[in-house]
Amino acid sequence: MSRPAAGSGVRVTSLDEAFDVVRGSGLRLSAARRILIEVLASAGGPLTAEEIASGLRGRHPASDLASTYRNLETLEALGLVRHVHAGHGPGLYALTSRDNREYLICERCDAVRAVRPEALDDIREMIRTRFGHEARFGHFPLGGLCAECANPGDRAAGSDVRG
Amino acid sequence: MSRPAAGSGVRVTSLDEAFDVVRGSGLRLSAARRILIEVLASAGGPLTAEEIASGLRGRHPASDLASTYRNLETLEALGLVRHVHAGHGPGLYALTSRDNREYLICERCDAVRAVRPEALDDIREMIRTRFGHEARFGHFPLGGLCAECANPGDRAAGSDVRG
DNA sequence: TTTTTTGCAAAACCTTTGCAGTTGG
DNA sequence: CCAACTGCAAAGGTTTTGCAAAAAA
Repeated sequence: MSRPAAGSGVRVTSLDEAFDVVRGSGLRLSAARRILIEVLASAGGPLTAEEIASGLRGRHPASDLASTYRNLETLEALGLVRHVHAGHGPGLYALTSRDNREYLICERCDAVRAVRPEALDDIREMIRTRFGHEARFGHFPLGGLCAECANPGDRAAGSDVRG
Repeated sequence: MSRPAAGSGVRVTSLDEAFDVVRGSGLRLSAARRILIEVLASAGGPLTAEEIASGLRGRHPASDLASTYRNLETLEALGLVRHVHAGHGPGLYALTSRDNREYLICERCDAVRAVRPEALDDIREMIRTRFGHEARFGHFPLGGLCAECANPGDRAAGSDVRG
C-alpha cells in the first residue's frame, strides 16, 4: 500500500474512454480535441505542440497552434495529458495513459532518457525523508550528464524518448 | 578523496580575483563586466539577467540587457558564473564562488530551495550506479512538490534561495 | 439557440543576433 | 591603434491572449 506513483493521470485505456472523459467533464469534444488525442495516441513518444498542430507532419488533419496549446492545457487539467520540459526547446506532450514515465536529461547533449517511475521509488523516498520534498521527474526531468557525456567511450547508452 | 562536487567553477574568493580571471583570459575587464560581477557579489541570491542589467533596481549602474546576457555567457564560459533554470520564468545567475548549491523546485508553487551539494551525494551515487547518469541539480533543479505543497499544514518549510 | 471553441492576428516573454559606434589595453 | 566590447534595434522561438466567426450540444 504505497503512495501513488508520480504520474497520476486519468486511467484511460482506449480513445473512446478519453473522449468520454472530455464529454463527461461538461466540455465539448470538438474535432480539434478528438484529433489532438488521436495524434498523441498514435505517436511513438512525447510530441511538441508544433508537431501536434501540424497533424504529425501531415499524417493527421492539422489544427491551429494557439488552439492546440489551449487544448493541451484543457486536457492536462482533465488529467488526460501531461507535458515535460525537455531542457531548452519546446515542451513535450503525451497522453497520461500512454506515458507515465519519468525522464533524465543530459544538460550537455540534451538527450532525454525515459525510465519507469518504479525505478526511482527508493530515490524519491530518500529525498522525501531528507527534505520533505516529493520528487517527480515527469515534468522537470532529472538533470545532469548522461552516461555518454559523463564517460565518453562507454557502450552503456540509454534509449531516447522520441522514436 | 571523492569526486569533485557538482558546482565546478573557478575558485575565487574576492572580486579582484574574479577580475584577474577575466583579464588573465585575454578578455577585457570592461566597466559592464566589472559591474556585473559586483552586482552578483552583492546579491543575496541568484539574480535574473533583468535584475543584473537594471543594476539591482538602481543600487548599481545599469547596463544593457543584451550585453548583460552576452557577458553572463562569457563569464560562464570562464567558470566565474553559472545559471539555473528555475522552472518557467527566466534563468537565475550567480557567481560560482558564492553559490555552488543545488536546487529543489516545487512545480506547483515555484518555490526554489537551495541545498549544499553534499546533501545529495548519496542520491547522486545511486543514480550513477543505476543509470550511469551523473546527476546535477545546479542547472536544472530537482523537481517535484515542496514540503508545503505535498503536505499542506506542516511546519517544516525549507528556506527560499532568493532573499 | 446559446455557450464553447476555433482561427487568426497580435502580443508577451526570455534570449540571441547584427551592426555601427565606443572603449580598453 | 585595433580588436574587443557596448548599446540599440530588431529578430528568434515558445507560449499566451483578444476577438469575431464557427461549431457543438
